[in-house]
Amino acid sequence: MATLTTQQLAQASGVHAETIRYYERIGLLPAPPRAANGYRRYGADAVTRLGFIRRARELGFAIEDIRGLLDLAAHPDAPCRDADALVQRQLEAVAARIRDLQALHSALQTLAGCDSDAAAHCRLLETLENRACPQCDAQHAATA
Amino acid sequence: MATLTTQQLAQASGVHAETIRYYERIGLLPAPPRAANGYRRYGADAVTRLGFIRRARELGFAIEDIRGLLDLAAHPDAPCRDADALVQRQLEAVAARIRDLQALHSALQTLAGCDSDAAAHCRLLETLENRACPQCDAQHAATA
DNA sequence: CTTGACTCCGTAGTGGCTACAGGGTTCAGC
DNA sequence: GCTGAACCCTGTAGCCACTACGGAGTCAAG
Repeated sequence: MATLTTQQLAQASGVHAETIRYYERIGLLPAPPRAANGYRRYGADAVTRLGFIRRARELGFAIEDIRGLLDLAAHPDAPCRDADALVQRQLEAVAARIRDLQALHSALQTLAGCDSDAAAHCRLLETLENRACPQCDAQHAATA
Repeated sequence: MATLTTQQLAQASGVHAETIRYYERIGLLPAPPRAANGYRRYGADAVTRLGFIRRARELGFAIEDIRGLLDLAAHPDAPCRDADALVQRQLEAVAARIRDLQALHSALQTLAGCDSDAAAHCRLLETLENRACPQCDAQHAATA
């Protein structure tokens, strides 16, 4: 039967070889048997499991969450309530992060496009220094 | 003249005391004079500088960026081109992050609200296992 | 005199990798 | 048989921006 080296598994799964070893170290991927020379020899199940992990990471799940999901996936008869709860929590976390970043984006937009000659009248620096500067505001309004 | 302890500076600036010591260690905040007992004694300028740093962090700027911004703020006659370039880069980075998260959010939404009795028919696990499962899809469509 | 809240310093931990350093193995070509 | 490239191994340190801890000194109130 065909076995894969770490590098081949990396190519087949889309996960870097060093990351594969890292996953083994933290117990996310079981240690495979070794060849006589000490090289790891992976079977097809490793490709499957690593693909699972990669997709879960792409969905933003934490390593610890993924441990739970792998457990769940190993018990096809268990209710998927836990998995769904994880999805809900993840959705809420992502939504919150998006809201934060959108607020950040608006704040940055009010500071962008400043081409003042002097840093003293720069909108960004005004803001960071918490300065009220009517002269600067007027100038910005005029040039806008 | 009034001086502040680390804790008092923390309260005045909204930055944790341990973070203040961290900023001193990495050279972002200058080391203040010490009292006879070895305690740090901050003046009002530290409140200003730390406020600047805090606001810049809230805008998502990296520590290294903030070093540059502090330099810039110390030279009021320098053109603010560099600051504006930093804002533009930051805006683009935030926008990209938002786009990524929105894609993630959509992906998660198609997986949410699964209340299957068996993990084998859970939409999340199907996706993670990269399984095509017409039976599951039909069931989900029917219960949706 | 004790209690509890502060201060100090240095180090280690967080998450999820990534990048070495310093060695061994394999294989193709000469 | 030799060389060199490309792989493999282990273990450790680095990334970011903190945060938490251990162990010790200091200080004001009761």
